[in-house]
Amino acid sequence: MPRSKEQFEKIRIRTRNKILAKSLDLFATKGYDSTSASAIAGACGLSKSSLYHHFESKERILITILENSYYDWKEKYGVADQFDEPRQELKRSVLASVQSIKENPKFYKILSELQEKLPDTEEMQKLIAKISSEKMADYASLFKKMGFKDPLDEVYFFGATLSGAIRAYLIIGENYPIDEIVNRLLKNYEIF
Amino acid sequence: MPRSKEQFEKIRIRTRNKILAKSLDLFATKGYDSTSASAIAGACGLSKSSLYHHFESKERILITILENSYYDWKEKYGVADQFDEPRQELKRSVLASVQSIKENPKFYKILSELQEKLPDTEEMQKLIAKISSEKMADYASLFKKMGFKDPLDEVYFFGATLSGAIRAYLIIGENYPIDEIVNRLLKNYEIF
Amino acid sequence: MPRSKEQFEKIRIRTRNKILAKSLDLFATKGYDSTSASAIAGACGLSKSSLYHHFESKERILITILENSYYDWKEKYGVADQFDEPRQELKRSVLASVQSIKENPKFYKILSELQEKLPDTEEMQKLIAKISSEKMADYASLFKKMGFKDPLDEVYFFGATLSGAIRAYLIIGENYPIDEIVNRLLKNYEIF
Amino acid sequence: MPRSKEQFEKIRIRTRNKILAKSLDLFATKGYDSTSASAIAGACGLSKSSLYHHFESKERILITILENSYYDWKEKYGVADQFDEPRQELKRSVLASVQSIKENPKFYKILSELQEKLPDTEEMQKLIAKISSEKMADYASLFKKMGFKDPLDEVYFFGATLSGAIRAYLIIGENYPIDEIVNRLLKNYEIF
DNA sequence: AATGAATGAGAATTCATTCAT
DNA sequence: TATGAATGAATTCTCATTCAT
Repeated sequence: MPRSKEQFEKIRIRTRNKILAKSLDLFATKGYDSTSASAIAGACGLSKSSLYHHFESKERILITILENSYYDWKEKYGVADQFDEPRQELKRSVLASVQSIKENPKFYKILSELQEKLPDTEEMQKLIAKISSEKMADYASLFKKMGFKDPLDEVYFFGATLSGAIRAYLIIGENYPIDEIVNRLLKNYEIF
Repeated sequence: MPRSKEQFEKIRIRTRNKILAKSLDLFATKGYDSTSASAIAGACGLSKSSLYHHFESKERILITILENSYYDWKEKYGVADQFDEPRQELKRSVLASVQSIKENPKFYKILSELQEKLPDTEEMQKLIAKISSEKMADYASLFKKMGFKDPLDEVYFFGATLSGAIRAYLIIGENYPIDEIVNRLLKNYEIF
Repeated sequence: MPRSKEQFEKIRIRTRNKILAKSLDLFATKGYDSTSASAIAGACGLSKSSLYHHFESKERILITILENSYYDWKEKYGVADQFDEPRQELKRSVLASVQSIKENPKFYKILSELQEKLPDTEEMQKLIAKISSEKMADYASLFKKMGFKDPLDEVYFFGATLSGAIRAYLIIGENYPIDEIVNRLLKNYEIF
Repeated sequence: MPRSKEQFEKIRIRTRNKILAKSLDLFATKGYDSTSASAIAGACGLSKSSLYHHFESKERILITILENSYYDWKEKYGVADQFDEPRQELKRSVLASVQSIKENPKFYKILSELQEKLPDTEEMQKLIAKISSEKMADYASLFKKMGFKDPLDEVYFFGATLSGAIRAYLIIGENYPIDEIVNRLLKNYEIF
């Protein structure tokens, strides 16, 4: 145990983060399946074997990205446990989601890709399902508090527009008027 | 046997169609990238080299599928050149789209996959862009005829909901209440 | 279907046989685990991918070698179903075994290696067990016919000497006096 | 703390012994080639680099195991320099060998594996040859003293049975009646 | 029209080992 | 003494594709 235990930790974390960041880039751009371990290593200036020194598998890199991003998101933008007015909380949560997507579109691109293909492992399947469903459940509880008789129906409609807008934004980019669309959606619920 | 030429042609077309059909299945289920030429050949009861006898590349199979499906769809369900009432034409076109998706979800799954990743070749890129944008242009002209000042804005909103619902249907399947959502969307435009 | 169906078959068989022969050499010399698919391909003047065109896996090559050799051996040297005198049949079978080992020591080297390590797959396990046990059962039935009260005990003793001699021959080679040892072993049972 | 030097030495030796013991286990169970340096380090609760701190290579670990076990064996069970009666000494030595195998089958499994494949280095080759031949020479001198005209022939026959029985014991395990076979072998030389 | 043979490039991953601290 | 970081070379095997017949 040399003096540099902390130094090691620093190096390790820096390399790990680099791998995660470059993988995020590559996965978002070329897709997870089409990104090779070689490409990730190359982008990080590492050898393939060094990559495997930090992550046991390509899938583990992906899972780590998903988990990190998910927990980040939840902490920053998730539906609060306590809130005064469901309409205002819905607004806050939706705007926060949009904000999150603008800040981290790559994560959502990856998520989008994964939702469409059948996952390689059960662990992935569960993780995707968890991330995908949680938001819907949150929205459903808000619509219930807003007094809708069929909150789930409402979530379906609301969710269709929201997710359609998000997907378009992810594909088209900055030129897509996501803010206007979201505002108009909220206006339909008399949220201004 | 002077008619053997025609028979050859028949066989040729039959084989081609088999390849296209099986590829559609496989691309939709496992994704384009994850479907190997071997798998397609196997599914068709052909050798790999026979496959390449009919199509110069895997990508050419994909492009053919996209083009065929697109022209089929346009013929059957596209916005008509001549119509009486834009509201009724919008309804007809939207319901036709939904119908088309229900009839051929595989094609839309593939399209969805392709929209999200950057295409391998320019030809693919253009084709995807064309298919993706054309419908929007059709809808825009309808909204214009319906008297909207900003028909493009309207298309964005309308399109967000519609495409969000379609995507959910493609992922979730029969249990997703796509008809209800579409009806509600039309109702918002006073289309019943 | 060109004229050359038979030619194809010829080429195919020749290549397969080359692969099997070279693999036999390499497995016997360096051991199965330590022989790489690359090495086999190289020895055959083939690319790695061509190797996999002929055999689905390295293990399949091994299994094919074992099965071929085993059936060859059984046909040529196995204990006959019909025989006059068990002592003479024992002699015939043992000398045939020795002959077989002299003719095909490589196969026995591989078998020897495999008997000592835990097999990778169940298929291998069963195959090894089958080849290993069959001869012992044959000998047991002969000793029974020779009037031994405890034929299995006799097989154990007889088999220890025989297999010890065989193993020494496989390791040491031509200089090992296997014939003398086998003759002496038979003499102990009054077989001349 | 002037005695820390000795303590270091103690730790060093303890770690070395742990490495040797765990390696013995792994080599015997999975084979030398199939045991990775990683696996050894893991089994010892050490890092891979610590492993290489104690042994310059995987092969050095193997060689050390072989040498240690060999010298242990020789000291405890080898043919004595001085003895009264060759028959009794043969009996003592053989029974001791069997005892040794029962006590340390792992070492003999490794030895058996190594005898069958061509060694990676000359050092290994010589070591294996030495261990393998020395016992034979010892037995030869005993048979000579017992008055056999061709003691080497006798060793060949005697050795075939003994080594055949040992190998069967190593493969089959406790259920193999090695004691009975050895007793019967000795009885053939009128040793009771 | 059809196909078996063949391949170079590349996939994910593991290996034994070195080095700086 | 111990170890985390790093790596080049190797592993088995798959890929899309070409070619001769």
